[in-house]
Amino acid sequence: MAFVALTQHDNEQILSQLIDESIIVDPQSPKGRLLGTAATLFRDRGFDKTTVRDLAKAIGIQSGSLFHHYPNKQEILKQVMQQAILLNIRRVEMALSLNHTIKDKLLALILCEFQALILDTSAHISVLVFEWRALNEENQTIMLELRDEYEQYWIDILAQAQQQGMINIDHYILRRLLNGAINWSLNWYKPNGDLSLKQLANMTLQMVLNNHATTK
Amino acid sequence: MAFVALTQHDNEQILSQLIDESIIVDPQSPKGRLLGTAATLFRDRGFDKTTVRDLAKAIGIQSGSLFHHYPNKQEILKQVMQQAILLNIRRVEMALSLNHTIKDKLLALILCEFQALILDTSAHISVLVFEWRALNEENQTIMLELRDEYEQYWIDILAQAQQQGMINIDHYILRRLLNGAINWSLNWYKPNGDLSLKQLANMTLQMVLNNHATTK
Amino acid sequence: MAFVALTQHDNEQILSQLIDESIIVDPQSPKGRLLGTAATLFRDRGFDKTTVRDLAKAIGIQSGSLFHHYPNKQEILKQVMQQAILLNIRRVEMALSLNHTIKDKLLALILCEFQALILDTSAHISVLVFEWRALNEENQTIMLELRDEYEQYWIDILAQAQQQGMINIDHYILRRLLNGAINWSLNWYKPNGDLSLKQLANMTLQMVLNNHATTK
Amino acid sequence: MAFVALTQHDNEQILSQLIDESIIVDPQSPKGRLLGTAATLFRDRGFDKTTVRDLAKAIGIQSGSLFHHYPNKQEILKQVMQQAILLNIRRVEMALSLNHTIKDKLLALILCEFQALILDTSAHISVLVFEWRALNEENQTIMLELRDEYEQYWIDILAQAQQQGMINIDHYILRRLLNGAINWSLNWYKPNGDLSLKQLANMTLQMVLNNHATTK
DNA sequence: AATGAATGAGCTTTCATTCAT
DNA sequence: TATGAATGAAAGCTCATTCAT
Repeated sequence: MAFVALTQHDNEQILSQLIDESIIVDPQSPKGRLLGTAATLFRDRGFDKTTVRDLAKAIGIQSGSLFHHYPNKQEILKQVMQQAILLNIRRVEMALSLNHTIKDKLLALILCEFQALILDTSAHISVLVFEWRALNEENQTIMLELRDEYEQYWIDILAQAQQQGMINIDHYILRRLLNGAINWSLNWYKPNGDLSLKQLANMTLQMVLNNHATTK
Repeated sequence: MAFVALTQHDNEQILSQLIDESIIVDPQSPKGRLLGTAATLFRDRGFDKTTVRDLAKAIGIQSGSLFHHYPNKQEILKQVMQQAILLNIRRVEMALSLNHTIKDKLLALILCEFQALILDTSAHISVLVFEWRALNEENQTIMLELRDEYEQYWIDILAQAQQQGMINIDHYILRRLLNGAINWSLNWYKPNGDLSLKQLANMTLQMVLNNHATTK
Repeated sequence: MAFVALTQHDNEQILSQLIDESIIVDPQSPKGRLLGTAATLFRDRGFDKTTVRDLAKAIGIQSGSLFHHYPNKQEILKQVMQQAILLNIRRVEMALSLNHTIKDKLLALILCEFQALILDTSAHISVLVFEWRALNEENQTIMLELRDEYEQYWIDILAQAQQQGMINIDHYILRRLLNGAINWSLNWYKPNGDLSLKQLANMTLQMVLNNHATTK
Repeated sequence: MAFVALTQHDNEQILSQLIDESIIVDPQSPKGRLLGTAATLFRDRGFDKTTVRDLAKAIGIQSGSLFHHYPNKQEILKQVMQQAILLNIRRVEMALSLNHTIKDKLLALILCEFQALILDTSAHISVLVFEWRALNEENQTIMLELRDEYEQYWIDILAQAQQQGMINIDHYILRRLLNGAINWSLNWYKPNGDLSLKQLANMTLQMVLNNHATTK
């Protein structure tokens, strides 16, 4: 039984379902477009260096109008991050359900994480990863709870992988190392280059797997 | 033949030699202390959120006086980063010279990189890693040249490791993944916890090694 | 012949008559409620610190809808003040007609002024007294004319009191002093405390009367 | 023994002594001039309607420079008020010490209060009286303590006047009425008109005195 | 009449940098 | 070198008012 990745269609379905449940805002709606634009600017210039005037201009409104949608700049940052996590939690859940061996599930997690960073939620997730310090304490706490929910999926799978002898170092440490390795791709991976995300995910998996155990 | 790590004495010798060669400024000198303080603040609060007044206050001078030492804030950032790279290049050179097998050399590189992030140059290196975007374009170019010099040591060793079958994925990609994995430790590693840097470096090495090859 | 104060019934009659004459708006009508709410907010927070959004919210409409009732915020302020003066002129007229000695008429004026500040028109009158500077010049002129009409009643009575030797200082000055003394009660008088407004009015009268003349 | 008012020379001596004691800032110093200008603007336009740009312009500096002297606009308001109270407490102390009968002491208090409102501290005191609500809660508490200190002088003298039968209404209430009567002079008194402050103070005293008792 | 998104000028405050002393 | 007052552009945010629906 081969590894199954999320299709474009899967992703669209997850998205529209979350919009229906009012868990995330429709990226096509004014608010959604605002968040998307904000995410892009925050990723490209950083949160602090993106002024509300920059953001308003990019959206095509006046700076004062921003504050009809969100009470302050910080709230926009929070929403960008929250949307990113909520969407990716769902994606991970679905990706895990589509695969059945631990190895495939692990690959699914790795690929999902790369995709989140590089594909459509790229901007949002980049902001989550690299603008964490721009969040105020209160929002960090809120966001940490959501991240824990997401991390639990990783920890579960890695724990099982360790039990089966597929990985040979502490799975908590391994998660940290992998998290860094994957996040860092933001700094170098070129989406339109020779290397596909699937290949990259496979290489990453190969890096961590205990070869002896897996070549069986 | 066992793996040899740099001793505290080695590090001191490297430092005083670089000071003698006027390549880096003495951390005990006024300018050096300024850079050290700046590095700490930049790491802890971010470059943008550190005001020159904060910096001046931490040093114990008036904000106007800063500009007798460095023409502007950006230059301070550049110097912090430059010092970090120059020192670490030397450390890597020495660490490599002390070890002779590829595996040990690789471990040396990994350990050096962790140490740079966590130990005495922690602040400087953290700034280099996480405040890259605060550098203006001109300085990014300058700094990239220095980083390339440093990266070359990694590429050389990884290439050999690949030739010897110790690693089984493309060594350029592997370097990216490792770089991310190691840098990310800034976000979670606790220096005074149960896990020593040596252990962490060993685990990281173990993660990437092709087990079959290494269990021989 | 004893002093006669306005009864609750008198006040209601005056009010309904003024509404009939279309001189003031019914406090129960939408416009009247708007003015009452505005008066309260302006008194409690000040005109400048009361936003049209605050006002709209307190009324239960959207901020944009306010401008269907009044063309701008300034006009609302003007109306609040105007209503206050118009109503109180009528009250003073009636209170004076109910009393026949100069001393009683003076007491009636004092009591009316305290009541205006403390009882049902409290908010409107407070605004008139303490938000005067928020009125634009044009409206100040209009309002001054109305105030002069009101002041004339005071001046007439005080002039007669002076002629009769009941007061022994210039009656123009005395009006100023009394006006200040009474208005200031807004800053300290507690309606539900031990001191009734009638008592306070009597004490105020006692303060200004030439005792020799009145103890006869 | 006749009533003695503070001379110009007395006032200057009090001022320079307070400056020496670092209790108030020299009105000639940059900070003092800033406060004086602020007081004037706050009085004339109100605190909220005076922008920091207005203030800076009136002083002849850039708006940003204001914040070298005081951390925010609110602090400027607080200082204006504090200076006013501290100076006037001293003046009252001296004026009381120069007079010996209760009647003269009472006249001294009245005159001092008028002078504070009308003469050199006019702007500061006006702000204290009419911009009270612009103070934040914390500063109101601080200022209330100082005002209580000042009020105590009034209460002491009025209590004695009541004991001696010079006034015939409760002295706490009388203080409130007088405070209002005097403060209100800000709204009408013209310093260069026919009426001198001494005359006004005397008239005010006459208004409150029990004539029978005092004509003896 | 009512809505509520949008406007845009204006607000207080921040901050790297300058410069006379 | 060091000081610290001053600069002035730019930041985040507010708010009375407008207007298409």
